[in-house]
Amino acid sequence: MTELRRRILELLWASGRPTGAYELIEAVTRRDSRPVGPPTVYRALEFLMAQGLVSRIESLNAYVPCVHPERDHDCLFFICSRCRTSVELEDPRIGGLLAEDAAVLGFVATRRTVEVEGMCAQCAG
Amino acid sequence: MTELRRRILELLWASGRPTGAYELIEAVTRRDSRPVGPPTVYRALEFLMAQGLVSRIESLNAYVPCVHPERDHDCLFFICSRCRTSVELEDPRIGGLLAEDAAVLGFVATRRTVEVEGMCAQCAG
DNA sequence: AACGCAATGTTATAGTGTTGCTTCACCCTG
DNA sequence: CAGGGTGAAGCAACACTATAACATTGCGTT
Repeated sequence: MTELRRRILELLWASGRPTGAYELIEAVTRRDSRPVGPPTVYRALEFLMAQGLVSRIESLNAYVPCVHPERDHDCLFFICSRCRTSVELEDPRIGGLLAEDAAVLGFVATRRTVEVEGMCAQCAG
Repeated sequence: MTELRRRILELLWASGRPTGAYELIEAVTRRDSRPVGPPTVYRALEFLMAQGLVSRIESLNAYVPCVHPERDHDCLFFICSRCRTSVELEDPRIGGLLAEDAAVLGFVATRRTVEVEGMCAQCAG
């Protein structure tokens, strides 16, 4: 864990919502008062994802800090299209069903993406 | 359903695997011998998705024809990272669990993305 | 000091998607 | 048939997201 990687992880936590790579580039550049290029940030994100510290939300092209880095993450995201926040949940039953379906197909799974878009309780009022 | 939209749907079926928007642009341009711009294709895809005839695979930025346009699609994709094909499955139990989790959060869901990446039976041998 | 290695910097470019506006074809109505 | 309305498609430019290829830095080891 290097300075840059830690900084990016902090920025993700501070943001409080899924954050795009270019937003992070801007934020690091601003905060450290030095220009940072896309590859630098993408590499840091790749590292953080490999460690399970960060997840990518495919449907937003954005990144979020992972709530439970310790466990192998079966994460499941609920994304509010109004306030742009996301909530991460763990529901092992879903992983179970997906594994079952995969087995029927003879499919060997390596990665799962489960994202639900809608309105959070706050925004739905 | 217009000529262009039908053509794009045909191309998706003919392709047999998730296909990027720019691949479709090329394919239409080649097949019809006239240049087609990105907005034209993206609009057609948007229409086809609204009809449930096409789904977008978020983790690939690619599009596939939907297997069962009639039903409200709870689709679930198994994507082979070796041969680049995808299989669409319907498993209402997953929708059920997601609905249950959403209810706990007070979340009102509008769209679901469930994608599993790995190796298909053929490729896993 | 010289080397090796991992991380980061730099520049350019590829890939994906959107905005804003124009033009076309068709249908409807008067 | 003229005029006008509508939805689709054409077009140019641009915004956003991501990667390739190569150079540099910094640090630990020999």
